[in-house]
Amino acid sequence: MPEGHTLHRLAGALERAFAGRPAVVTSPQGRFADGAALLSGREVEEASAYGKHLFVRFAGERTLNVHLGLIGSFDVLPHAGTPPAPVGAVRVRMVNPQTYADLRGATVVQVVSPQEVAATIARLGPDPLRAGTPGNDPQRSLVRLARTGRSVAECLMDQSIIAGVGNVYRAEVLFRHRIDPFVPGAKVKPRSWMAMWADLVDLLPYGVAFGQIITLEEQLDVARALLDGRDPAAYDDSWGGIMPGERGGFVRGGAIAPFPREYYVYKRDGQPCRVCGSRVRSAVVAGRTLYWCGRCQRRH
DNA sequence: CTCACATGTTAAG
DNA sequence: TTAACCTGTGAGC
Repeated sequence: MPEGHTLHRLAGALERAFAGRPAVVTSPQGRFADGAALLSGREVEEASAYGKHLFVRFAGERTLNVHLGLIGSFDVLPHAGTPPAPVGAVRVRMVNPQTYADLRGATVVQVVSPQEVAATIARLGPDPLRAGTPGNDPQRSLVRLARTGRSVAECLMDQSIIAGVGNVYRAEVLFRHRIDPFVPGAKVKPRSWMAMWADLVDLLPYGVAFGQIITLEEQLDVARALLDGRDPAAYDDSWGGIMPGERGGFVRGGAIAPFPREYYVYKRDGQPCRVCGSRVRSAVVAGRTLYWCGRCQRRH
């Protein structure tokens, strides 16, 4: 389930659970034993995310860099005294007196230096979840977009152009702006691209706050009401957000109000477009399935 | 139970 | 363009 919102949410959970104290780091599965030994016992200084990269900085200039890939997961859970025995292939386990975190299935798990962290970040385009901070000016993505013949759908998935967008947000944001996915980047109106950027800046924090991708306008209305005026970007679970691992649920005052996984076009091929009723289409583009409405998203 | 497939990326051909 | 990697899930038998 990892697009950028997942990693930023995870960084927040790790930060709240582990920062400022030492953590015991192990590799129950064994494949990260050396890396774990380099980190174990050190204080966790900070957890952060850039695009789909996660960085957990430990004392002594050693940072755990994780990329979940398509199927990775990093569960952050409370324990009462002793964490349970690992289930499945747990590549990395972090433990402190209250919390344990299990990493499985990630494609990148490595201990890196501050220079390597900087180099990884330098390869990424601006991240809508870091809008307004240095290095995250959307103008930088626009410059890249404006001089490529590759389709706008490909550009949205190119992490060096814009960081954190994945296959779901791509399809959904293109639909929300009625943009033809196959239009070359250079032919996209700058205003359209900036509008998509602004939309992602608005949408992604709801993904972070609720732990799921929310793009339907009616669901966003509910999400905003549940946040009751709070800024989703300031998410922290002290107000009753869901715990990582509770995938898709929203807990408040004991009630769970999960959002059904519904989208405008993602995974809806063959079904009628929610706006115009025309059949939603799909095609494999650069190895990923793209979904769009051929009528709503004609031209741009 | 088995099997395709998944919100990702890289490297080989 | 395709295969490979890593794990969980849900559809179908």
